[in-house]
Amino acid sequence: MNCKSFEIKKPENFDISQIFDCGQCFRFDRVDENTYEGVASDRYVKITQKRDKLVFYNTDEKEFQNFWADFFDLKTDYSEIIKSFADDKTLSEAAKFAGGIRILRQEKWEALCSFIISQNNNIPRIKGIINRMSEKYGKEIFDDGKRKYYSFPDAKTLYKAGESEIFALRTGFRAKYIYDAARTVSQNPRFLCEVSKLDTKSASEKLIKIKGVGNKVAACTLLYGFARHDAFPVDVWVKRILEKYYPDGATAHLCGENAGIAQQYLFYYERCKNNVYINKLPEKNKEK
DNA sequence: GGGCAGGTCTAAG
DNA sequence: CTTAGACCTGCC
Repeated sequence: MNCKSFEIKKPENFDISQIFDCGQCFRFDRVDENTYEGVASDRYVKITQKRDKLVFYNTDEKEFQNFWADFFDLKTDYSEIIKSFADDKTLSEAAKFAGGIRILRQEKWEALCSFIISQNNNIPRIKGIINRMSEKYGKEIFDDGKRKYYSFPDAKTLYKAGESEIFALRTGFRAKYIYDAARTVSQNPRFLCEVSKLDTKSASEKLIKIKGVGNKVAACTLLYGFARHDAFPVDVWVKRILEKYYPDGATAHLCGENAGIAQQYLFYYERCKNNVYINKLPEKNKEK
């Protein structure tokens, strides 16, 4: 690999494994304990977290400032947000545990499409589908000598490919949903831009008009694709958390401007307690 | 082998 | 408005 790299002092509230093990992103893989690699937009990066610094490989200062700093949401002060949760005991404890999470600023279309794929599905298969989809319909953007990396395909390409081709990627019953989303977005190139101008509730209602998009997928799309930190995805885990820790109803934080961040803390906290990890190290490291 | 996976649609009360 | 079933597939 070429040796272009850039490093920064490790930001507060930044933990690479929490960021990629909280289920918000399907395009990064763990290559060792503190290193992840993957693709965002049309860029490949590999990141190693050390004790007090972060090293970004295959990028330089200019691209870091113009792209990755924003992708990792480095301009948001998460410690202020965590402080604001102080009056909620469960949430504060979760934040103590998961406070290294940052809400990635992913591409809008990619987030929409990915979370449609995620419904009633498991992480390894979601990643497999997205990989096949990108290899076939995305652009090759990087080759490290071992493997080629592809961008996420745009909506128009998938729409042109057609529903049966989307099904052929082994997307199952989601093929028609992905196709409807691709049709909606490519027939109106301003669709996602229009969504971004609406308040979160109206934006959600607009997204839900797409077949296969319900409350959960819409909220994930808005949280991860539109940086709507007030979007609050409710899945089976969050439902359980709400019943267990908030039997008398959610606190204001879970409806407020940072509800989505609160959700991520609670989600990660509860899943770790139940020993559910997303990005396991490759098998070979254990066997030999 | 069968249950289950960060849901949503559809059909029926 | 609420609630079962069904749904592709392939991991665990």
